[in-house]
Amino acid sequence: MLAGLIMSVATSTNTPPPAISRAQLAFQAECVEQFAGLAQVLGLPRSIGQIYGLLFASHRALSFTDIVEQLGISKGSASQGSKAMREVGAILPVTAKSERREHFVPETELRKLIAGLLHGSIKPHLKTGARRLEEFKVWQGAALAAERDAGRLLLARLGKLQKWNRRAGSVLPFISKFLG
Amino acid sequence: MLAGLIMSVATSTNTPPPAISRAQLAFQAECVEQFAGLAQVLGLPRSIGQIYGLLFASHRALSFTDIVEQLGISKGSASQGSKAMREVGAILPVTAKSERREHFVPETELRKLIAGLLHGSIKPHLKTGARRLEEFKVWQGAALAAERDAGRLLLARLGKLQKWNRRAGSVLPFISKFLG
DNA sequence: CAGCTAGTTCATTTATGCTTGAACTTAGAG
DNA sequence: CTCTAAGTTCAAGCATAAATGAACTAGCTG
Repeated sequence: MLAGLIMSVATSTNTPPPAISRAQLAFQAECVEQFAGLAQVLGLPRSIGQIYGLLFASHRALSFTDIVEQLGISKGSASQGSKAMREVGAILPVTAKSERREHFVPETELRKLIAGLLHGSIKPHLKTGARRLEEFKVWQGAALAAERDAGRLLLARLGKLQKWNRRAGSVLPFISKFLG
Repeated sequence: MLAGLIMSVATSTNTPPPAISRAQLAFQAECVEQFAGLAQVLGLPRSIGQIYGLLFASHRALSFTDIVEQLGISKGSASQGSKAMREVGAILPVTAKSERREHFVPETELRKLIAGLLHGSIKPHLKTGARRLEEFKVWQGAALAAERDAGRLLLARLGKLQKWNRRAGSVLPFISKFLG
């Protein structure tokens, strides 16, 4: 990984060598690795963590090509990874004045990062789940309610599930406020 | 999946047939499926979601054998899945008076569930990350500080990362309070 | 103690989904 | 208009990790 970083500096094509210090390279390597690991813990593609880590440890915005070269990953991974992160607002495109290529900077506000993640992956799942629970309640709710003890308990569980779903929406802004 | 549930009821061995109503079976199937999907979104083994879903949709505590039979999963999956959930407190063993086998009920307090998850998977990662960042700062911090603009920015980023790590600990009880 | 039953461990198989690479699209520059 | 560079899409390969099943351990029961 560190090798990849060093090589890429030497072999970068048309851009002038950015003359990155040893300490900066070390920081990049450290961030790339840590965010890659964190991504895996969260069940996200490792490459997404790498890209975010690289941007996080860079003092300037990086282009698509920079990312591919410095991480040594394929264009495909870089494209789909940066697309996913753009969609949830984890990285931000900045339109450089003189450059024509798009460049990216990381979103470094934690609350926005978390909000984006929840909104992008978990919320959709909860939403379809909530709909199905509602349908179930309509068709089977009466049958459950008619049964003694056992049915009652399960009906309560169903209610709890729906409460969780409802609250999930309100947890998000709440976390935001705390972390802001 | 539903087939599995029905079959298992028919073929269960020594326990008396529990006489579960159609509505209850439907609720089980629904919960098993939804929690399985949720588990996958969260990057957890699907079987863990299934087990939790089954327990969540059952009015009585279930034994290891019940789980294996009703879900139609292997003993291996059931063993490692229930072990993992016991460790983070997502399911609770109850010692039935007359039965000698251990039985399980689901933890249905959302805050405890979330707390357990964070404590079990994310916190350890953050902890080692924090340690490595501290080491990095000791060795390379001065070098970064010596550099103009770029170095300063990166130093600020490192500080931010450490702040995130510190706050991660305090987010947890905060969520707990809100959801409790 | 012998025979069962419950549950665990671990090597192997299987499957999910990430990564790659090539073909394709788009957009400047000459 | 053509040529080149930038970036996207997608099918196929590959790696990781989950599921399986068999061998094993522990603990009751008769």
